[in-house]
Amino acid sequence: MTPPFRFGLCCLFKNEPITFRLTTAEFLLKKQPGEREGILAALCLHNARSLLAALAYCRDHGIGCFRINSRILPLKTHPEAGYAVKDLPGGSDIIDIFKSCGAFCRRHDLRTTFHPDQFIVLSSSDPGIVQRSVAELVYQAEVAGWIHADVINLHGGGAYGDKKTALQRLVKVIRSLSPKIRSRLTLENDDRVYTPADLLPVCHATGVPLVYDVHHHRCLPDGLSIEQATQQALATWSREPLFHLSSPLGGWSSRTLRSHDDFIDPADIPACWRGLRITVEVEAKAKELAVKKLLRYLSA
DNA sequence: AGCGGTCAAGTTGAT
DNA sequence: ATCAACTTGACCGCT
Repeated sequence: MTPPFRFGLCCLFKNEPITFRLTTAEFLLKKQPGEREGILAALCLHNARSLLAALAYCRDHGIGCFRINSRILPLKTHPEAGYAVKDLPGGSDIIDIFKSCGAFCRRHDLRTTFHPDQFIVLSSSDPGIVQRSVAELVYQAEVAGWIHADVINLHGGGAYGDKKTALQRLVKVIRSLSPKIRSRLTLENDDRVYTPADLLPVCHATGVPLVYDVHHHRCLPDGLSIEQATQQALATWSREPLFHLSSPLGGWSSRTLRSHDDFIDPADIPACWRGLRITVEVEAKAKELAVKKLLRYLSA
């Protein structure tokens, strides 16, 4: 019997009453400045407690990894509404809860990751976009430090009609990042611009590992087989490798290949992954139900 | 209480 | 030209 993968649950729960709260900049900025901090503190406190609950759920259900929503600290880097957690009322208590999340992960061998969203683009030729992206990475790396998350996973960003030049800019920006960010940074192949073959040279030039998303690779192939991409991705990791898995909504004959289904079709697990000691983040809309179903399937 | 329009940010490709 | 999709629905304001 092969040990199961460490599966990762992404950001949210389908049925479990564990929620992460947000607000909108429009709403917050309509409030008096003195009132905003209280609103933000309540949201951050709620989210810190929810993270601890999410980690406890993962431990209790054999889920070894949890991906953290980029908006765990809502509007953290917003140009007008942004803030430092320590300046919020009860801010040090909020930070303490995040640190207890980190201790909980150490104690129970849980892994946490971040996946900054689509606005974070390090390959842009617009310095403002890169600067705002780095500011977001600074924020996520701060939380990652509290909770001992070892991954901040990014896509390559835009191509702007010239992948080679865009990737040169990407390498340059990665080399300029602080160790706190760069030591956690990973790159993931996407399903419309950058393939594993595009990103592997960047990984080799910067020491940043490749998060191999086999679904994206199937949507946007590059001449590498799944076996080759798997092997070359594995070789970029000096800690436990992280891969992504999902199934297309309506199956591989559907027209919406890029959309994710509620569950994972076990046939979509590459045969060459069997027996690997890896983390597999499960990108499926049924969230914890999908991970539990996979665990049941693989242990049967 | 329920529901619909909206939400900070970038880029691509379908329509 | 507009707009959905992307790692993810949840919030807010109205009835």
